[in-house]
Amino acid sequence: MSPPHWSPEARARKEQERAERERRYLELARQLLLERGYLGLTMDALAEATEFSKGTLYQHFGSKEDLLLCLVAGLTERKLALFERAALWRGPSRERMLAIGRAYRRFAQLYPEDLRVTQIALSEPLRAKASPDSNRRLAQVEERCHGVLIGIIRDGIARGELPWEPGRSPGELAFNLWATSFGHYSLAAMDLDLAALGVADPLAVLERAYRALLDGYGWRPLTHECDWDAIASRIDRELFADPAEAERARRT
Amino acid sequence: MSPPHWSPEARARKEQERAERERRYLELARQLLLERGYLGLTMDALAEATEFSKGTLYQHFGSKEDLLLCLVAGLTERKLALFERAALWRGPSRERMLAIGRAYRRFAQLYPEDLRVTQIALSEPLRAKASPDSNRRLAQVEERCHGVLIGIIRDGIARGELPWEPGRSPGELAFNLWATSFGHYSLAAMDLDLAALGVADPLAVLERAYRALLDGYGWRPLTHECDWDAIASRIDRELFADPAEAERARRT
DNA sequence: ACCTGAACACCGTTCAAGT
DNA sequence: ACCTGAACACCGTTCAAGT
Repeated sequence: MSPPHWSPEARARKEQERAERERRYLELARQLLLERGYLGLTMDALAEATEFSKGTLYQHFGSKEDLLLCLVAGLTERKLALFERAALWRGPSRERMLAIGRAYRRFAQLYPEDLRVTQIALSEPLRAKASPDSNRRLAQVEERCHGVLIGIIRDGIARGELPWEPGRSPGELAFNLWATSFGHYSLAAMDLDLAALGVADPLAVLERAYRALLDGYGWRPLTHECDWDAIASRIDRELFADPAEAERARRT
Repeated sequence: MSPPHWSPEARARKEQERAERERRYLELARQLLLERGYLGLTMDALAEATEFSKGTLYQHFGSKEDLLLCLVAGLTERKLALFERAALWRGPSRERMLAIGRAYRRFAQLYPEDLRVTQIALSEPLRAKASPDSNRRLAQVEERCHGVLIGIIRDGIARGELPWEPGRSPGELAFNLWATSFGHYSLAAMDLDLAALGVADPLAVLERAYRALLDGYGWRPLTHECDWDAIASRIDRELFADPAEAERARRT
């Protein structure tokens, strides 16, 4: 806490410095993770990379696990931002859901290695060691992402494009889509010999999983009823053609 | 190595003792894992649980990670055995694939906490620390499981029950089924608030994911064309009604 | 009030000494 | 030849001392 006699300005500046330092820690942690892998990220190395000591690091994050969950929560917020942008897409509900799929793909392109970090951070041993607060914060962001999907599913039901038995929760379809994506990226991250498994292009295979799943739910128009590849390209062009983001993707 | 002047009998006995001890280590490791969680499993605790010292433990497993991968490889072999039994089911190809789904569910019932262990063992940091040999052994068992699915998919294509474009690999559908299962069990294992996500009964939701996915691929008969619940019950009854296994499920 | 880094704790791993 | 357990190494975490 700042001393009570400090001016509001001084306190605000201190607060800003602190926030700035926290951003720096997270940025450096991400770099270390990418460069040296999970085992190469040590609190010593991270402290050394800044000009501050280990003690200071622990004033920001209660533990290494908290740091990681915090990092992932930040990434998930960026994913949420992409989802929310995608949800603005105007068109049939299934097109809107496709836009979410493209947003996820875009996320994977912008932060290729970070999906890996996310898989690690979501693993049980890590979450067990992180504080309840960190867990809750991450869960909340994930829930908001989930909420975006549910909104689109409800839209589909309301428009009569997605047949739905009254008693069922739209959350189940959102969950199925999530599980499908998560499963694919998890398996992809553990470098199995995908070619040996008969999977030449994992992203294309995931795409077909989405389509089959939604077709199976009867979400019109079905795959064979229109040219989804063309629509996907249109979405990519119109929704995510942000030069600033393309630039960032190249930089990192 | 045993001394060269030992009789073959003595050497065989030694070998058997060694194998027995290894089984014991793995069994105890599994128990510790279930009782105390991932963090509660330490090499000290494991050595103490047997009558042997830590040094001896390291003659069996090169590292803690190797031990875990070895444990999971064993579990996966049991899964494979269930898959192979399920693949013997006589009937339309989609029924045979359903039998695999039931086998997986049975696996989850028999070894409820072990799926959790598997998720952990398959995570990247762990595999990175384990030896190439351990990784390869696990990958091979997983590939054989995958192979069982591919066999049934080929059967479906050959019988004309599953429409398939010539150029595509059957592995993609097997992979999609795997990813779906893996994603579901991973998300379920990280105790999110599933109810808040609108998922009351995760197993039922996974079941609908399977059905929608296979319907989407056009695998006949489709969900609405026959009573799959009834067939599932018949499979469970006829294929897995092994009293010995039911007993084991109760014991553990 | 804030920061430092030496010291501590924990746990995976090794290896000289014992039988 | 085999097993032991004290010693080591590494790394996350804390806290008394400095400014």
